[in-house]
Amino acid sequence: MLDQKPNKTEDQHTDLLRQFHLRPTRQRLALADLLFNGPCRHVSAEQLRLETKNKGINMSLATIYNTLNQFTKVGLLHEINLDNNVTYFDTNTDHHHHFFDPKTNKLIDIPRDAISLNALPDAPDGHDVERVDVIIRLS
Amino acid sequence: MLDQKPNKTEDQHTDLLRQFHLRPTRQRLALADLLFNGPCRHVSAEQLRLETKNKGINMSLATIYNTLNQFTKVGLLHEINLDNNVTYFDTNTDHHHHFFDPKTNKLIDIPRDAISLNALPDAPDGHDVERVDVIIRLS
DNA sequence: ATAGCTGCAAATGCTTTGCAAGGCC
DNA sequence: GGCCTTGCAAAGCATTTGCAGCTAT
Repeated sequence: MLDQKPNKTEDQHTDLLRQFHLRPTRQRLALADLLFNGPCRHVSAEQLRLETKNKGINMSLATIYNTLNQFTKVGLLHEINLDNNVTYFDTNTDHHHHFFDPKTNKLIDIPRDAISLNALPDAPDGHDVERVDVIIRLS
Repeated sequence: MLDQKPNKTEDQHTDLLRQFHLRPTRQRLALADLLFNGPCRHVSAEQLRLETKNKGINMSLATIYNTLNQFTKVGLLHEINLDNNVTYFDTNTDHHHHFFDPKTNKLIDIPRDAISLNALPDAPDGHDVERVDVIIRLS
């Protein structure tokens, strides 16, 4: 009965951050709210700055970068780089693939098993395969 | 008998540039020489600046960028962006794939038919598939 | 209390642009 | 000669860093 929705998700994010040994500060909770509530997202730091600004949350761009990098380091986010030399952060950290529309710089997720990769070549010399990324560029 | 090697490749590059309506200036010929003589390469503007400098060729970094962008526009090069937000230029403009070693930022070509992509999902709404890039990240 | 965060501003690194001077046709 | 190209310096972005002040535990 005391389980009110607004507090519930906030509490969930508090727990989430604690799990990764990140203090649940106001700024981190605000970003977690924007990133991990709705469906999966692909966002840049600048986009998040606008979103926090529109919600009346005061947060410097440096803190947004620092926070996104921390989230990435602990595995809450995944980094993607495209043509325009802007870093995008993917809230879907599962192994999966992407459509990319160069006109809008938008990414669309493709589930991992929607693409079957056969006959992958062996990794060279002393290396192992860490991940395979497929990017289907649209026109 | 008059067909001396040094002049021959230079002439070839002169012709190449003319084909693409680019004037064969000293700087463009120097870059064409570095890029299109040996095996396929993946280079950044900064790498080429060092190489021209070491060869005693005087060339500003801005001109290197401008030239690489022109070469890319006409299809002599292909642009690749990786984690470090540095633009690399690939002298292999055929449809092919890459190993990527994040430690050294080095790329290794994979021939197109060394990877078989089955069951590619359809492109969304009004889009077509322009290209499929596979990046095998090494560790 | 203290270790960790944040904000600001400045610095950094890559890339592009404006403009005067030089080179190709 | 005229237009294209170059060089330099400055500007432009995205991102990181240093440090003083603030906050969570």
